[in-house]
Amino acid sequence: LVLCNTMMSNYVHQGLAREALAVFDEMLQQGLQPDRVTLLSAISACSHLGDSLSGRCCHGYALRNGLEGFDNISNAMIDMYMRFGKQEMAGKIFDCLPKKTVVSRNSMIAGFVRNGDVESAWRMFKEMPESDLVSWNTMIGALVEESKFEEAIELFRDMQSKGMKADKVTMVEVASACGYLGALDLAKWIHAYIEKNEIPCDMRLGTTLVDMFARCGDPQSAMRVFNNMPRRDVSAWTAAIGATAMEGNGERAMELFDEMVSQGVKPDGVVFVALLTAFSHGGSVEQGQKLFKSMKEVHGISPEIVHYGCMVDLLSRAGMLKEASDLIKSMPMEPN
RNA sequence: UUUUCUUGGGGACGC
Repeated sequence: LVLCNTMMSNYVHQGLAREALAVFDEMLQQGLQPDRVTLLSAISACSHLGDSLSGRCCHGYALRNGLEGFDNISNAMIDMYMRFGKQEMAGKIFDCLPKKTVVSRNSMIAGFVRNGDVESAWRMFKEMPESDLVSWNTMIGALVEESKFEEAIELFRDMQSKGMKADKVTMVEVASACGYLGALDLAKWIHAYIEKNEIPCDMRLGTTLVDMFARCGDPQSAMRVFNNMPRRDVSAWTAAIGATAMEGNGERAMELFDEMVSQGVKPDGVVFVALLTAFSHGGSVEQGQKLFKSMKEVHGISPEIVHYGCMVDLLSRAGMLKEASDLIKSMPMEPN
C-alpha cells in the first residue's frame, strides 16, 4: 500500500497524472484497499486530468469509506471541483467543513481565481483569519494574470510590510510583472533582493529573470543570469534566445540554438517561434526559411499554425507577398 | 508515504 501510495504521489508531483491513475486502477484490481493517502493522490490526479468522472468516483469512495471527514481529503476535493469549474460544489464542501484551515481557504481562493471570480477571491483573502505564503502568492499571481502589474508589485510590498517572507514562487510572479512593466530599475532591485534574501533560484526563477531583463531592455543582464544557471531546459534557452532576438541579433540567436541542440536539449515548438520572430525582425528571409524547413526535416517537429504565421510575417515584411500567400495556400491546415 | 491537500517560468501578428 505504501509503495503504491509513494508511486502515485510521485507521479502526480511529476505531472504524470495518467500514470498515477493507472497505479490506482492496478491497486483496485488486485484488491488492495486504498486509504486516505492513496485517495489524495487519486483526487489530485483526476483534478489535473480534468477527469470529472473518475473524480466523482473518488468522491463516492471517500463517502462510502468515511474518509470525507478528513480535512485534507475535503480540501483536495474543493480543489478538484474548482478545477472542474464546479464552484457551487466546491463551495458546498467548503461550507460543510467543520474545520476550515488555511489550506481550505487557499484552495477556494485559487479556485475562484482560476474561474475568473477574482472578487470572491479577494473577499475571502481579506476576510481569512490567517493567511500564509500561498495565500499571498495566489493573490499576487491573480493580479499578474489580470495584467495588473503595478497592483501586483504593490501587493508584494504590502506582503513585506506584514512581515511575510517571499519565496521563489513570489519572486517569479513579481519578476514576471516587472518584465511586463519593462521597469529596469525595479528589475535590478528584484535581482538584488533575491540574492540578498538567499531565495533559492531554481530553473523557473532563473528563466523568469532572463525573460524579465530582456523585456526591460537589458539583454546583457539577461545573459549574465542565463550563463550563471547551473541547468537549462528548453524554456530557459528560449528566454535567452528571446533576449538576443530583442537586440535584433538573429545570428546570435541561432548560435544559441545550435549550442542548445549540441547540449542535447530537445527543441520544442515555442523555441522555433522565438527564432522565426528573430529572423522576421532582422529581415533574414533565407535563414528563416532554412530554419523552418529544418523543423520537420532535422528536428522532427511539425510546424503548427503559429509557425506558418511567423513565416507569413517574415515573408510579408520582406515584401515577398506572393510567396507569403502561396505559403498560406499550401498549409496543411485552415488559415486562421 | 520524495513534499498529505492549495500558489510560479519561455510564444507570432494586429489593435
